Amino acid sequence: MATKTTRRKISRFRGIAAEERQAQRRSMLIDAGLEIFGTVGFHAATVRAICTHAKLTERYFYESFENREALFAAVYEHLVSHLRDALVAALLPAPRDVGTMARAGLTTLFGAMRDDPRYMRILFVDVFTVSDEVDRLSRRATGGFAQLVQTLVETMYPQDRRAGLDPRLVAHGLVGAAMNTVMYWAYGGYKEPLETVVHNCAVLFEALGAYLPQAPVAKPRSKVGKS
Amino acid sequence: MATKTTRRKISRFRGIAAEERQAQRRSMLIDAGLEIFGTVGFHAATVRAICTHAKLTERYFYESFENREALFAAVYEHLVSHLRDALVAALLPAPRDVGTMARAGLTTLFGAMRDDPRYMRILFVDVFTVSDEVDRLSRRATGGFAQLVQTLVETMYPQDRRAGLDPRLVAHGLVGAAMNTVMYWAYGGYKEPLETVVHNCAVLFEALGAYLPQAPVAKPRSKVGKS
DNA sequence: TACGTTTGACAATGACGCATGTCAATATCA
DNA sequence: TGATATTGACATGCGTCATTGTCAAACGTA
Repeated sequence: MATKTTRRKISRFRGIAAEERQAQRRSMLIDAGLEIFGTVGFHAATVRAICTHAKLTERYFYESFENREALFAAVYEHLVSHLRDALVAALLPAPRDVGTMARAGLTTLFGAMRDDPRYMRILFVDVFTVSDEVDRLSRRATGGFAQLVQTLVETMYPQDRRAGLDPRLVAHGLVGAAMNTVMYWAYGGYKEPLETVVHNCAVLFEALGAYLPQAPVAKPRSKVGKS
Repeated sequence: MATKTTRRKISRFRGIAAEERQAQRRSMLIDAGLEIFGTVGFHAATVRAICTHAKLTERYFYESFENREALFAAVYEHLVSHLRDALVAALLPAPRDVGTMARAGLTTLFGAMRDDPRYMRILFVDVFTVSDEVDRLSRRATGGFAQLVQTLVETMYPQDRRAGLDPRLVAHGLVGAAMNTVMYWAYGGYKEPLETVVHNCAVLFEALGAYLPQAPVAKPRSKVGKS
């Protein structure tokens, strides 16, 4: 019946191609997500508030994301890859020394957190409470960072010098130390200078580095009183 | 005009005094809160679900608590004081040695988490996303634990042996290490034996203990080498 | 200029949950 | 035994928000 309209495409709108406009909108939504999620948190963030901040209407939200959770996942991945890049860039040229590398990595991480506190809220707080899906995402991400630490440890201390330790556990412990240190720092309003915070955290890495080679080979379950 | 009824009190109902019945209901709600908050999390927990689990009706919920947030706070405080008691009980009789005390404390903490994983969700995950009010609560609590660690550090390593470290920062780092270690353990399904996890975390304490007395006295940004 | 596309503002729908209210059944006390 | 306190099951009001839909204005193309 109805004359099926030919639906001719418009090549460019305001001088920008369709794909690119869509990509821009998506990007604006991710920025807005960082802002809203990072300040009021995921659970208090409404789609409306995000769209308002992005200067877009709700319709465009659902053009790019299935729902609020999907946007959060995208924001999270965005931050993680950003941090990973910065971290790798800081570690690659560093001398192969525990203390130096620890300081380089921690300076990068802590600096990023201070420069943009919204990161913390998203990376270390809300991510665990969004959904199982996002939770898995975060496990993989922090596991990745722990893997980094673990690799360093394993490289610098070969098997026989590790005193029966499980590198994965130790690495996660160190990552946790960094996370909680920066959270304490943030809560206090970033009073202490960056170098101080880095130093106090790096000491844990250095101490472990100094301790391992000489650690008693006693196993945890030690039945052996190894003197 | 209605004859004002005299509202005589009933001393006991089913053999139990009014106050005690009310206290029991409150206690049942806290138990239910632990269960629901600890499994599905705060934001997915409904008042109805909590009441159903407590075998009480909503009316009694609001008899004991202003709202869901207030119940969460009560549950949180309950867990914290329980943990603190257990921790103190474990540390008091322990020999005054870093490694030994760390192991005693960590064994208590990690054991509690494994025995009741709901603790973790409430203590380390949801608590930061409930409200500013509850957030402050948690800061005080974790600050308390850090204070404990800090006191130990300060006791065992007097001023002149601390290599320009800030005990608060170091303590928070160690607490974070413990937290993330137990979270990694939990996520893996508590595969490793308790002793192994404790050992791998205690090493951080021991390493620091061994490192401090001989640490270079170089300050990070040393302003005053105050001796 | 005329027509279809793209966009922005906003309304409509429906689901959900908190908080309070109603009412009958049961227990206690005079 | 009758009156009132207490309880338990359920209903209601109210607000919020996700998601879809409507419509006119702005824009690009023929």
